[in-house]
Amino acid sequence: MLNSYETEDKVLLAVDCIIFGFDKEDLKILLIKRDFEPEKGKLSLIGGFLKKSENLDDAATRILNHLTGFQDIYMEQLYAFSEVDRDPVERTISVAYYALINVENHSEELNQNYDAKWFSVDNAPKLIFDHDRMVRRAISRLRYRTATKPIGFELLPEKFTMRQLQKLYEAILSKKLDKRNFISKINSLDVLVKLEEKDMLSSRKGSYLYKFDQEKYEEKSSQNFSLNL
Amino acid sequence: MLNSYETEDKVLLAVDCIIFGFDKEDLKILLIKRDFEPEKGKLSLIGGFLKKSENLDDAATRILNHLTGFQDIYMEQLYAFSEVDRDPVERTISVAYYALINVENHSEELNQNYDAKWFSVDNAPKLIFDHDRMVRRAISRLRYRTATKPIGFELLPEKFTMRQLQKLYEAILSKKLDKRNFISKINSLDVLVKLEEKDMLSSRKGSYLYKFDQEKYEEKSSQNFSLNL
DNA sequence: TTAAAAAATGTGATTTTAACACTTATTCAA
DNA sequence: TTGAATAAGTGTTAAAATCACATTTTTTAA
Repeated sequence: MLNSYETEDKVLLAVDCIIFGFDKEDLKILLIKRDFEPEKGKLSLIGGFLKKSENLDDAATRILNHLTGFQDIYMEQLYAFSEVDRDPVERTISVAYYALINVENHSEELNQNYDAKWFSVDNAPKLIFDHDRMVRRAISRLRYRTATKPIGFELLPEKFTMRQLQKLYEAILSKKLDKRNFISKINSLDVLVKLEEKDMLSSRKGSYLYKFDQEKYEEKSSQNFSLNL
Repeated sequence: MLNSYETEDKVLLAVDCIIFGFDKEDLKILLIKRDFEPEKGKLSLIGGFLKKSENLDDAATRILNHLTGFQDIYMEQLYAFSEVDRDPVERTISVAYYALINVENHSEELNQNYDAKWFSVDNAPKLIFDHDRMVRRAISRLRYRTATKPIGFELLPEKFTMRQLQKLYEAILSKKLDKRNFISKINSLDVLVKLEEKDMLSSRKGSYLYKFDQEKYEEKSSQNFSLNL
């Protein structure tokens, strides 16, 4: 180990955010059209640079808020991407974060100064630099997370139907799930509250709305439960 | 997003390595006595700084090799630690890596220029900075890895007994496992080859040695299997 | 009134997991 | 040479979890 810090290289540290949303049908990511060179006009994750006065979590929160207006968002550090030539302008290491938000609650507050749009994960366009790799890794982490945390809480509106929850999990896992088995597995987690209220939009019969029980959710969440769908 | 790189802060990017070893009984980590200020004389992970000309994986490999002499080692990026005051000297972000090596094969080649010693994970001493957090996170990742990759390959000598493999998993997971159930679960993975040869050191009767089948190991490894012990 | 659409609901077969104890092979010592 | 000691090796069974699967219900719009 070298014992002098002075002689060491310093680098730019970027933070890029994979922002997942769910619109009752598809899993989406929020992308912006890059408005400066290089790769101006191409699509990219939202990102920014770490300041000396903040840690990475704070930087990710700040960047997300600045470009979208979103606040109080679930974020998790994903991975540090560091290929030497990943950014053609300057040696930059990027620490990727992913965020989970619910599209409906946040679509009005989306900061229109930046040309951000939702894209379906399944047919997302090509992104700049190594951002595609970041997205792929984020999806894979998100799949893993479904088994350890009640992710739906972050991606769904406050009240939702069982079918919506199931569609969310199907979108994340890219596979069809059995309705009855899904319901019983979810119920066995014991984090949902069934409401009296029905959602009449989806069918003639209407379907019961559910919400997460905050307290139970947090309890389960900290215990790192295991959910196999 | 700002469109000029020049005005952004640059930082030192450290790489710290949690080096796991297994000596047939305990899970260990390799620590060094830090030979410069601050915290001189205290124990720390081995570490170094990223150079502009290399990516993080390469830096981790270089640092591991430089301080220990080890080569061809399994390493995996863990997490970026970035608290503003984590290093009192200079704003430094550290990307932690963990490595798996087998103590026997590598104990002679251990570079004696650096005062590196093995410590049992269970009663490890207090480390400098946030290195304890790093170790805790590494253990947790390692536990998760046992369910997705045949980790033993990296930590055990070429030939080993079933009991040694079981002890390794017990050490990683911090729990006793049932002998018979363990064997049948491991066998169902179909990555081991039973040899004619016996290890006569551990008992009067002697126990059969096994080795990993490299080809099957790699096949399984890429498929991300699931092993519940 | 009835046709249509999605919601709600339970069971049984199969697979996986978990708990459990005795016999075998060998060496060392009496 | 005999037997005491040591760890290795080996199957079964009960319980739990998982998976596959089809019919009835409720409502509205035609």
